[in-house]
Amino acid sequence: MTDFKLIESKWQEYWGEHPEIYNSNGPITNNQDTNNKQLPITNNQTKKKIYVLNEFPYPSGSGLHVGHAFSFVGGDVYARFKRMQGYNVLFPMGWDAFGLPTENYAIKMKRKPQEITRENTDMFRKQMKRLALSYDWDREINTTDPAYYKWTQWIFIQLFKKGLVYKKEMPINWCPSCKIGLANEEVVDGKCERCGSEVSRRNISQWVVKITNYADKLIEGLKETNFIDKVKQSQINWIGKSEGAHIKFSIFNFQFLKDKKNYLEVFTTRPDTLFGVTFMVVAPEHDLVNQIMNNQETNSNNQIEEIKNYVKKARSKSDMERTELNKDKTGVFSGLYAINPVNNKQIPIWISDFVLSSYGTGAIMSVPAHDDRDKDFAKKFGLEIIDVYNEEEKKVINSEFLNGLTKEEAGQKIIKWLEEKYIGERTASYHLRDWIFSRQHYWGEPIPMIHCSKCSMNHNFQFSIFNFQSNSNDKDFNEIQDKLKNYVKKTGIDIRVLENNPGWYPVEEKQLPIVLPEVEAYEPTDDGKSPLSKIEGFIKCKCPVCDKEAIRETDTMPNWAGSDWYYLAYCMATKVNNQLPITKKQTITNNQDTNNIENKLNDVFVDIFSDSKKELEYWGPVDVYIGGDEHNVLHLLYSRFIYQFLWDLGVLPKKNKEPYYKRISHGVILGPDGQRMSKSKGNVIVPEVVADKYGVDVVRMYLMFMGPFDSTMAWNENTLMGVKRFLDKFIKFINNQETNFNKQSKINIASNKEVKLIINKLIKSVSEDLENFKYNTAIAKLMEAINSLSAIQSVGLSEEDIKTLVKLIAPMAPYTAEEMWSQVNEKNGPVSVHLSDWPEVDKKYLVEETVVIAVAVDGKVRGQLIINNVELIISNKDTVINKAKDLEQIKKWIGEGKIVKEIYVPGKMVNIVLR
RNA sequence: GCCGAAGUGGCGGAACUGGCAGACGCGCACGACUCAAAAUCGUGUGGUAGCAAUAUCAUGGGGGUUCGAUUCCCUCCUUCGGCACCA
Repeated sequence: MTDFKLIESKWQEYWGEHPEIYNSNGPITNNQDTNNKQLPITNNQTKKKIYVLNEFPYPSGSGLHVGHAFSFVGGDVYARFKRMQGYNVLFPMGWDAFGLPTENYAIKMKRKPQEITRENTDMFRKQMKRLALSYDWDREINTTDPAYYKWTQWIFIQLFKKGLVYKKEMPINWCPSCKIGLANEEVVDGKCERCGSEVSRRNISQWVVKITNYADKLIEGLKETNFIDKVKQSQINWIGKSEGAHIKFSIFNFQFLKDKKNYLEVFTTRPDTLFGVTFMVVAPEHDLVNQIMNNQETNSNNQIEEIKNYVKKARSKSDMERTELNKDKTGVFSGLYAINPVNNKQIPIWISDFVLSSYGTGAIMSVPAHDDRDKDFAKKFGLEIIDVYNEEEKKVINSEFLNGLTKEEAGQKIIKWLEEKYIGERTASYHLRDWIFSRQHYWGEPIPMIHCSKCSMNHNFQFSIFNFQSNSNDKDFNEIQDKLKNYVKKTGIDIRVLENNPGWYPVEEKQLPIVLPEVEAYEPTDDGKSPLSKIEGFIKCKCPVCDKEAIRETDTMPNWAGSDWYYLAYCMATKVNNQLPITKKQTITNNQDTNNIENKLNDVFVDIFSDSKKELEYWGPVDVYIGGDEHNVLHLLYSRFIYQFLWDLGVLPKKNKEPYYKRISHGVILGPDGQRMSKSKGNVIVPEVVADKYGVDVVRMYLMFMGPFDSTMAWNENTLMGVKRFLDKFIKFINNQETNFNKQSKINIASNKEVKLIINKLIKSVSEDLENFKYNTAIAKLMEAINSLSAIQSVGLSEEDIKTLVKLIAPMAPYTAEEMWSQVNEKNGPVSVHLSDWPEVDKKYLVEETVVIAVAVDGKVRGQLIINNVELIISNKDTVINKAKDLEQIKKWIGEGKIVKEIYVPGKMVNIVLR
């Protein structure tokens, strides 16, 4: 048997020396980058581009797993196929390297995350090269590289400047044992993912991104894409747009309120049921509740106490607790009454935690007759229920001027009525929440913000600037006012953005990146702050406005941040990576002497977005984006949002409004036991180990043969052996052909018609299958073809046909194909099979000489008609049918029956209908 | 509860816009090679009846459209994935 290890190392070395095999050149051809002169450099400007993207991995310490291998090989096969078809293919790879596992490992081993990341990425890269993944390594990027996250930070600043980021005190999931705030995805069943302790709630000041501003655009933009319905639908569901109305209800006894706000606004999707409102409910977090609790006059002391107790209890409940007990409604009467604008009825306002503060206005109008939750609540507390809709007749009832209308008509009419009176308006509400962007961890991009307590204290001064009042004699005030005015003028930041975040200013863009400093320990602090808060050298800085001492934000960004724009970074990778020479990158973390770094950075500072428009325009959008189902909602939505934002900012080419055109989700590979692979179950398959045993090509082909690319499949070594047998058979078959061909003094044999038919059918079907990511059937057809060709005891195959077979298998089995190519291709053609042209179908050989037509009587196949005259098949319906009727078997079935109908599907079948 | 995907031999799975269901692979059985085993090669392989030709039943259940349905429509069941007190 052939020694696959020898072959693999031989070609790995060769490919390493010939990056032109997989390099993708942008609109500007980089001839000087190519050190090999034998090979022709194609003119990429005339080539059509295609951008194939695999989600970049998190380089964990355990290396490349089968899931990675599966999805990456899937992308690689497509990229190789497209390259051979003559496309200029961009197929890049990089590292989404910020994240908790590395941080935890660093804590445990007392090592630097930077170092661990370098080791892990080196390991991943090596494993990927072995798997023959044809990435353009010149474009490799790493989200933890300061040169990279400089731009992640830059994007954050742009969001801030546009008012799309704000600082907000909000409850987060808190693990009392790890003493750390957890992201939602780190909470599993209400427990901390790491230590398993019960998660509680804690208020922490967080940066929040207003993704909700883009809710409509994110729905709208899907039209520009070719995602499968499943993905589009889950994005739409996640955004969760509901159309309805805001309605203001006057508060009857509002004079008891401290702030004397005299109305309560609700959101409803059923304004048509307004006459059925019998009570209102506000969330415990609603502003109105605070006002009631601060006011002794509203109720008796007992009532106030009751309200306070209820609210306190509700606010301390975690989300889990609140939703888990959803059957049993709780609540307390607020002491206030509202007035229904349609009939001036006085209705009680209740407080209950079944109303969410984060949705709509945090308050609802309750129509117990037509909403299950309202009904539960009304029954429990003995509240009135008024029917306003007749289900059978589908008509509105008991609603004065709406009576007799349908839901929809009534909705239209009442909204118009409300709008005319300025007490309501048509609006929409979304399930999508603003995006909490702060993490109290070390291993993430530092958020490039500065807080000045001096300016913060002078918040009111800022406010007076907005009002253009300057009536103070305070020296400090006047000074800061002038500085702020200058600052606003210089940066173009809207004063209102600064007002919403008192004392917070973005780092000057020139000073980016804010590099993660090295710390002694990576454990979070007792108060839940990032370990960065302990580094004095990092925190201390100057206020960009008043120049006094200020402090840096010590929170870092979430994992999503780096992956929001990486598909853009690949297009301009050389520019991104070149900003910091590698040597500087390595030393940069050793101290926080930012001035020094700044100077170096300024030398290489280029505005990459504007400087790279050509590249972005040439490569964008991603034509095929391959990733896991688990990212079909969040990652896809977040990165689409950032793309749309950058597009609105004008830094992206106008032509593409969406980052990704097509989304393919890859399947999941289960262990041999049909269970999800996990160390604890001991069912983990390591691709490298399997490759050591059978060779990389066997692993690649097996992975592609297991089943449809997007389905869940269990690992099965027996099936893998089948693939191995096929590959051996394939090699043997080609080698035999070659020997024939050599024996006959290299005379080019012509393949016979039968062979030509098989080969050309194969080209057609393999091309179609690869195009549609139907790798399992593509391989099946190769198997079938080799089986049929082996069965033909003919003279042999022509050189061209042998080459065709090798080319067809090349995307899937690159080593084997390259080895065979080197043997077959002694005389002419490209040095590498991967630089050869994908074979074309020769239609003249596709015509079958004999055609078998099924003959059915009454829809049941009773016989077969073999036709040799091809002309006959297409042109002559009657002749074919008559021949069919002449068949002995068919005559038998027709018998005395009367023929009612005769159907002929050209080349396929005849159906004779009796009765 | 809502949204989505999927149900085909012993198993993984094929079947283009409705046109011979089960391609390809695994497994199994028998045979060849072998002292023997493994590996390899060959033949067969949906169920039932039959020595056989052949017949008949079969794509989760039921119904419908059609000359003809794995494919289209309705309905029910099951499994998996996501969301979930969203007004």
